[in-house]
Amino acid sequence: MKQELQKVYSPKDFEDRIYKFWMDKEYFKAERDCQKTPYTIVIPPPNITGQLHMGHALDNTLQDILIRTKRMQGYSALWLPGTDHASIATEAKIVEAMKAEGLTKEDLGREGFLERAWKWKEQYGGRIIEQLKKLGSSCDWSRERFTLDEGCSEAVKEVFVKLYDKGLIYRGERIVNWCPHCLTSISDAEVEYEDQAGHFWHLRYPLKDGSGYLQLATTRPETLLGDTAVAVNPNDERYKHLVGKTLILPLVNREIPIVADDYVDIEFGTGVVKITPAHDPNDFEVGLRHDLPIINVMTEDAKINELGGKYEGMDRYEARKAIVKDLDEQGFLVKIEDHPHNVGTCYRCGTTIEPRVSKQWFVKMEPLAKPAIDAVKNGETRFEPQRFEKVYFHWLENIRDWCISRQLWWGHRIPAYYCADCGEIVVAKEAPTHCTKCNSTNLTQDEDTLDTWFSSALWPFSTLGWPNETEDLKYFYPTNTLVTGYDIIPFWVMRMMFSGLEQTGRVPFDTVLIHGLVRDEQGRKMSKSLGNGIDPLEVIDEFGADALRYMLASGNSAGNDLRYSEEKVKAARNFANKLWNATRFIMMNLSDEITSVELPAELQIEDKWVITKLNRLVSEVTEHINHYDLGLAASKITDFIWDYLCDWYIELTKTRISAGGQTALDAQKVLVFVMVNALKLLHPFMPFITEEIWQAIPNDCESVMISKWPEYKEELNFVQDEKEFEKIMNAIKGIRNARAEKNIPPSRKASLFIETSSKEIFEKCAPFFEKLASASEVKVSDKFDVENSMQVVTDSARILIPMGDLIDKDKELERLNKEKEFCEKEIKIFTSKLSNENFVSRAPEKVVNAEREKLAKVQEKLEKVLESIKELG
RNA sequence: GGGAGCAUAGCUCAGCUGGGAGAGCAUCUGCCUUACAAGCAGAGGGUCACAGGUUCGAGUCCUGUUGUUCCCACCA
Repeated sequence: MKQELQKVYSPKDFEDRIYKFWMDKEYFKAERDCQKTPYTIVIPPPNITGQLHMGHALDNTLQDILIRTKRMQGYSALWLPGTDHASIATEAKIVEAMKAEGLTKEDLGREGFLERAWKWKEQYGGRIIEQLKKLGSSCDWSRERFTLDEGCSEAVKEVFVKLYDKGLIYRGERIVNWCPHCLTSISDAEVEYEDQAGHFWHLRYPLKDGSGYLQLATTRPETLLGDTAVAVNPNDERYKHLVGKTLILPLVNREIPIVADDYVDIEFGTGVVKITPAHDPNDFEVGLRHDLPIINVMTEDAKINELGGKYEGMDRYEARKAIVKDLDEQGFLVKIEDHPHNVGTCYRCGTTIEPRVSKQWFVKMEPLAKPAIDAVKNGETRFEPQRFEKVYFHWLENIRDWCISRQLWWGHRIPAYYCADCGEIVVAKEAPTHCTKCNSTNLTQDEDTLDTWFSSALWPFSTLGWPNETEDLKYFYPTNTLVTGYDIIPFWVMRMMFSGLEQTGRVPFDTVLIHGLVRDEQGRKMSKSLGNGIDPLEVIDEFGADALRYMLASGNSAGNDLRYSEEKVKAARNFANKLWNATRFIMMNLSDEITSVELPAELQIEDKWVITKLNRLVSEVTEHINHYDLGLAASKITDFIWDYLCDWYIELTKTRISAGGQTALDAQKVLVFVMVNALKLLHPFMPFITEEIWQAIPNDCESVMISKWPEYKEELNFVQDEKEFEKIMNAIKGIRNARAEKNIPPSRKASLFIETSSKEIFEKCAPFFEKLASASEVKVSDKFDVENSMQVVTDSARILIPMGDLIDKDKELERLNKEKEFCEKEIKIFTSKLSNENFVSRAPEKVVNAEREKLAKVQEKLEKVLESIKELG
């Protein structure tokens, strides 16, 4: 697909076309190739409810950079994509949509609801996939998976049954985090705590024998309805005599005992705690220890139930008001204090969690956590940056059993069957026809589904065919790099780790690359409620996917948050534009003879200079990417293309190209060579523009994305020439500097008299001074005598520029004296350093030599400056 | 209450295993130099939060302090 470059860089005009080209060529498809080393990334599956946001854009840009690099480096690189059914999020969305039609889940029934949900998935589930394509993601779409597809469901059942048989999954009546809005239990990780302004209600509970009151405080007076005891610390002298006595619960008039339990902090408040086992996790534990009754006074949507007497039907906050009012009227309320406290909320809907006792399924975590901790401790899997291992360890070391059942329909239904006759629980992958204990055929499946993260936990291997020993699984598993945000470590990374180890005996990936959050320009988290989110698709539309990707990848380091700003996107776009125009320059001047990528037989010094820079860039970029320093790699590439290639080398070739002949041809060859290699290095970061350009210039492969990653070559390392040429560059810079200080416009050319000991190279490079330093003529010699001249001094040359009327001798002297002082200062620093015995003997030789070299250079310069001063004065 | 990150130019941030402080944007000056004004050539601007320490040498390593952000935690 040969493409001519348009005059103006307009990414909109080609990004979609390029993506289609890649798809048609099936470049994303990973082949199992025993000649190649596999490199695998599994995508963090976005929710089917999701729309691409900046977090996705960042996450997927990083993955795409890695996978494209590895692909070019010759790995069999698989980026396995897919989506997550997101049980709770999706179900909530569908329920909401049904509400608009006046329908409830119950109206449709389970079957009807699921039918509707699948339809919804068909309709919207692919949306985010299309958006990922806009970003340029080179996923192997032929392997796309869905957490609720047949294979993943198979894996889920397999794991559930295996863990159950091992005793690692159990069912029990426990207090769980309950969301009264989503009407389901959620896991500890799914609870978000937030500080809320609350109150302390100080109450007094009368002793049954009428001998007085016990005073206590609560933040949730409505739970009083479910109190079944009051607890004090066994060592609390104030209350020792009361332990075992009975209180009358106000309003309810239930008789409740005073129990002693270590849980109570003597120092805190009055040292008396009311115990509501059904509505507080700690109270639940106390209740278990003292065999207290559990009185659940709330419905599943957090209203007071029939056990709440006159408060029945009130929502928990209404009930709170009513109860406080009644307590006050009846003299049980002592006082109310302001009290900020930490309230658990549902991470999906933000509703305050209501702890609730119910029968749920749990995964026993301790035996699973241990190997997952060890695998990171012994380095089988490592986090990048490493500090996130602490977060990981902290979670696993303090983990509690994982509540995996959800009172939802959209998800993997729990493969447990209850016998109506004998009560036996049969857990099996396929629905059993009869009870294994009593042979009854009267079996019903558990109504609940599994936590959505239960299936995500299996993602790295379920997507490759597990539990079947597929060829893909053998070849691509374990995967290599997992890329995700630090906020997902407890939900997902940790669970993939222990699941992978338990089910496959191996860690699911060797590296976890952690990135931060994308914040808005003011540093705030992008959120729906703030409405400060930036839509990546709009950014792509305006500036191009390459600019967005480049902005996300550069100027940022692993694990740290990143601030979005349009200025940064513009800067990235400008860089793309620069590259675009550089290519246009090359193409405009490209001879038809040049159709391949090869260096000319003879290289000029400036060729060697740029090739050396490129060669060094190759090793630096490769190294940085290997270390996941993608931001560093990106800025190195920018620096090379913008500074070395565009601002210097292209300018240098202009005189040669306009001169024509062999030297012009050679320059074109070098330009093509440098550009082709720079495109390769840049391609993972800016895939579209590099491909578009690639197709327009001579190249060595039908697509840059499958071309061979450049390698450092010692024979292209012309260090000496590089140094020599930098003498010329320094002279040019010096002249520009001096002219700029005097505001001499470039149009006003001047003769240059260059005094130098490196005559040969300055003579050879004389034409460059005409183009780059506004010289009208250049003379090189050991010594000149020029009246009324500016004196530009570098370490290798003294340049005299006769500017006649523009020269003010005094000012020139002043400037030279400043230079002199500067040189002397430097000499002092270097000399003192080098005369320090300790430095010379202890610092590495390389460093010492470098210092010596610097000293020599400044000394040379100083001599020349002094000479100039002498002449002027 | 524990743990972690951050503190570098006016702003946004880089700075790998310690070897003379960097980029982009902004500011100022001069340029339409036939690839690019989304550009070119220059300039100014920093006690690298503070205080100690290790070292020949510290933005970089160690300790403490301050400020700030985040994560975790059952104080009713």
